[in-house]
Amino acid sequence: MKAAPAKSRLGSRGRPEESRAAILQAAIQEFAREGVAGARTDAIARAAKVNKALLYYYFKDKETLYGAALDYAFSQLKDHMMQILDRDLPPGEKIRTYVATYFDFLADHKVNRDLVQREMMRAGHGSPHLQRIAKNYFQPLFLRLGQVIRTGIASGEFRPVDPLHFVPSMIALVVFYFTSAPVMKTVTGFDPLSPERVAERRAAVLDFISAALFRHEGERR
Amino acid sequence: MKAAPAKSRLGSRGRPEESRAAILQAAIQEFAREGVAGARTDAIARAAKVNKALLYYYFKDKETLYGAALDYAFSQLKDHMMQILDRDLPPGEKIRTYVATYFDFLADHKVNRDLVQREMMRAGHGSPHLQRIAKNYFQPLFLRLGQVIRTGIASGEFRPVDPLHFVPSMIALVVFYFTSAPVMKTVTGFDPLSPERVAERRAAVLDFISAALFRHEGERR
DNA sequence: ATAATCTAACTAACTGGTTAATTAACGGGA
DNA sequence: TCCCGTTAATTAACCAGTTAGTTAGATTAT
Repeated sequence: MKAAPAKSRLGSRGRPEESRAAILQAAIQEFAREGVAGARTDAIARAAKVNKALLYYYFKDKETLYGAALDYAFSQLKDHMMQILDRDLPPGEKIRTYVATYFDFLADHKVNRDLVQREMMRAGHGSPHLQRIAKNYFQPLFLRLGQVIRTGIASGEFRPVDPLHFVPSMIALVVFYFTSAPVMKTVTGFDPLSPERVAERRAAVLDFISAALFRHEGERR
Repeated sequence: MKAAPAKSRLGSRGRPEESRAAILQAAIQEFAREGVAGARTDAIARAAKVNKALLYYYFKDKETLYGAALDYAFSQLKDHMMQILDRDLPPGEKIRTYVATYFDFLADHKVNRDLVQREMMRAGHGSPHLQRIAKNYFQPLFLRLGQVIRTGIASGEFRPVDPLHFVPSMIALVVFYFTSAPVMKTVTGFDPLSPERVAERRAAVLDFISAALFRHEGERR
């Protein structure tokens, strides 16, 4: 039995949705590994098992294809994290769960984190996707996180930190470990990405953030 | 009066040391801005006001020139930070001074931080410079920082953190703010790199790290 | 037939790297 | 002091390979 043609209303050889998806996935891999400048359209076509001209049939040019790859990666991340923010949890638990979930997501999605990291660097030198990415994906998460923190401060659970700095700090602690893993491997000799080390790091990050966020006994309010 | 030929023992047109240095500086800028793959040797030559062939006279190829740029940037950073570690200060003060100095260095050296950040990303996909960079620049700093933290823990000044995770966490907090600045600018509307915001961040980082590092009253030892 | 999907082959521009020649300072011999 | 060979420093012009993007047509379900 062959795959049902679904409702693809078209008349031609292959399955167009599949071709498009294959190109997009191949592009994500290539862009994550090589960066925009280093990525080769031929390599993407080969990986997608498709003629190179088909990239330009579905996507205007390399930059547009890169933009589509970014949208895929960022929306995947945003959807995943929004789920946590929508839960009904007290501020402290919500922040801890958010951080833990974010950490696990990055640990499991190397390609995604590489792509995001690369785009962050490119943003500094005028990426044409910065505006869209920031507004559609980062801002919603950022605003929600800020609210959670303010609530926690108001209730006295948190120290009076500035969300504008605390949120990037949380993200920094989670993200940077993976970014620096190759260097750390050479420096320390251990593999920072082994399951044991990752679990260790997860705990360390949660400890670090908790120590900096929660109010301690005897501290002035 | 023309510039003294110094002791340049050579017989030719220009000043060779100057040409080499101009190439290296131009290369640093270009590599920081565009990455290795995106950097153009023609652009480097133009910026250095030198014929492109001269790049290959002084440096074997693009990759070697990139390696020289890395060595320049990393050793500058290392020398700067080692000064702090060599000071005679109690652990708590030393860590705070280290973080503050590191922060100020990155704030003042955009090119340096871009280059370092880019190489960290590349390290994950087999940079031929990773070994040298890690051993020569990161490892010495990392080991020294670890010692300081262990001393602080032993004296009871610090919480019993794991230096293997605490050091990367400190670095993360300092570095990530600059990496994420362009995105944050779009998200928040403010310019995170304005002097006021940078000063604010500096304080927030020190607060965050202090809260996570120092022992609090009534905490179990 | 028609229109959507797909491809082989091509091109124009670019890119890292090379070559052969040119220039200028130095040292030494007459 | 003047001439000249040597050698380091520098460049104009070039080349071969690569790259993003195009074109003209083929294939096939409806």
